[in-house]
Amino acid sequence: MSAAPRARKRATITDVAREAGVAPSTVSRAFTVPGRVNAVTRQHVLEVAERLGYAPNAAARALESGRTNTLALLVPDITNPFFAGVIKGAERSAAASGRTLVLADSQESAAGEARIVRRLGPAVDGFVLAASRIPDDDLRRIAELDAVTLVNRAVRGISCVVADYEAGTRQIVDHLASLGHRSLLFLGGPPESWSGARRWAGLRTAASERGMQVRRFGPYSPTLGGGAAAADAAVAADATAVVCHNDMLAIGVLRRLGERGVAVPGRMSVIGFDNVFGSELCRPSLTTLAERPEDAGARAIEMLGRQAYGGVAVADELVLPTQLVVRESTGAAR
Amino acid sequence: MSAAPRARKRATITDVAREAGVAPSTVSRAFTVPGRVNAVTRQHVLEVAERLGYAPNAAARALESGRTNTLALLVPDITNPFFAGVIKGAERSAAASGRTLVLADSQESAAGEARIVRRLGPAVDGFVLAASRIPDDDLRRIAELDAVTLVNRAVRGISCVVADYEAGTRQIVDHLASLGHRSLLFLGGPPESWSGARRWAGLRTAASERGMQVRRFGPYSPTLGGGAAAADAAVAADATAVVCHNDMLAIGVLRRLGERGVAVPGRMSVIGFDNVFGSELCRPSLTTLAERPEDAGARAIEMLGRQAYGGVAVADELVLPTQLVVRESTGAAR
DNA sequence: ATGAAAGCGCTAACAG
DNA sequence: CTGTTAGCGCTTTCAT
Repeated sequence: MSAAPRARKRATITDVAREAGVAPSTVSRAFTVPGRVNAVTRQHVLEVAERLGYAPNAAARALESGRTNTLALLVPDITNPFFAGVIKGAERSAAASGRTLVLADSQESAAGEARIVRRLGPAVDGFVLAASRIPDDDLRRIAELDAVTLVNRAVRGISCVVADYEAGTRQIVDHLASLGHRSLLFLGGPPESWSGARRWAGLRTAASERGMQVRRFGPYSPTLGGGAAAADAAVAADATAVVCHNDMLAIGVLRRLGERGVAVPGRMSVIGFDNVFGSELCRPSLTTLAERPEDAGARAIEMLGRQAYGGVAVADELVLPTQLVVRESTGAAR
Repeated sequence: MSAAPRARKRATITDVAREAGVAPSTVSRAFTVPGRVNAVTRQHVLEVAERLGYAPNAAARALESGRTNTLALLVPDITNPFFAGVIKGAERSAAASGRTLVLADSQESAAGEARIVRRLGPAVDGFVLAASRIPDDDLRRIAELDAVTLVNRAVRGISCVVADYEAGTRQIVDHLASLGHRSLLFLGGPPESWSGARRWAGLRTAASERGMQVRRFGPYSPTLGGGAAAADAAVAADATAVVCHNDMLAIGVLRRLGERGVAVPGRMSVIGFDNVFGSELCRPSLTTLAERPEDAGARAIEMLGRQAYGGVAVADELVLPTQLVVRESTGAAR
């Protein structure tokens, strides 16, 4: 019936010290600098600590050192399987180095993202910002105060992990060209999306090198639901090959095309980006440019850790290879 | 060229106080108990704080109050789309109440889970344990020290959010019976899985009520990869209807069956649990029992918050409805 | 309404 | 090798 159900008091370093008959600092050292304490004493301290169920209080440690041993990961949308992969990689990497990972969803909003960064700033040692929507200048300001690593976004002076869209889009264009396509239509996603811009830029360049026509429609919502409008527009434009901003949109397009009786790839070829779970499940299965979300997440955390803990100040850029996965949704031009 | 790239020093409450010409305690009050400080003073303090980019240091606050305003979510596997939904719901709910969410992946290991709980204990105000693998007794011990809410696991004395497997499995059995099936084969997942046990128990009960035969094979890995062995066993047993531990396994089964030329649902009907993204994409699309992962995550965080902050000590159990989604993978018995 | 001072748990000098 | 002391940023009595 107690009105204050707060957890039972946890054992502190002082409790352990008293119980073990040593000074608190000795307990502290037993945990953090084993070399500077008598082996026997240390053993005894550890046993007492174990018996009392002692675990160091991270907040207190953080207050002293200014380090929380915690890293934050911000994604625009947790639901998107691509970011789920990034999260997994980041979590694994953080856990491997004994760091805690805080996760936040900015809900595709630059303002929300900035708010979260501000709020979490003092509580974490750095941020991995995936597909950040924050403008370049604001990002630089943030990077002055906190360690930051970007994923699929590049800003001069800030570390980042990006997919090799240049090579990837070239692969896409080559693939379509080899199938006899003379033009392609890009169905774009959110205008603020850096990766969307890179994808489009890459396609333009590669296409122009091959004398292929390109057009761009959109923006469409990068979700299953966005596919209907995109597909209708593509049909109206009589496109023979469409490249979609991402797989979710592409799968939505495929679905709409199916409903409308448009043969894929017979009448129209469809390509996506991301190779999410589901792209190999849909019918026809989707040709797509695979990235490495887990790698990206893991490497970003590593780079961030080096910045936050390792004393390395250089802003390096890591380019991750992409891979074209050809499935059923692409075929010879009509 | 500096070897210590540590972030620029952040403004503290003392900085704000000095700059605003008031005492630190006044600044503190301006933020936490607005009523007890002069409106003009408060306004001034807030302006100065804003100008200095001040944000309260969560660690310091936590040290004083014993509360970190942080909640932890543990899942067995981030990659599983079901848990991705739980994560999303939890994140949204935590953010809505101004709480920080820490995410950890226990990698399907009870020991790993326990280790994480121990490590994070002092740093968070409570745990949401999704599909926990930790034994009942250990769970109770943890719940004595920390606020805990379980998802898809029930232990007397601990709050939980569970799916209504009793009704759900009855729906499954009714559906199969209405199609003329006289028996069903359950392809089981991990033996430690509580939800797996509930699913199997529900199927048994419902089937016996309807005079339907049930068998159980397994355990199989609850992943796409686990599907091959499971499918082969089902074929060898000449089953007419199989119910799989979850959708990932079911989709794997579907794929294997497709490779082996076994008609679905002509020769064999297949049912899954979870209704993950992908279950409507595969061919044939999958009949499955839908849960509400996002709801579960969100409600679990709410219940946990009530425990950790609200002074409510009762261990309540929330049962979330399930819904049978009938698609192409089930049909009349041969 | 506001200031001064103590203390949360821990680590890091500094002594001894 | 180990104990003592101070202080991290903040909240919270207790005065004023």
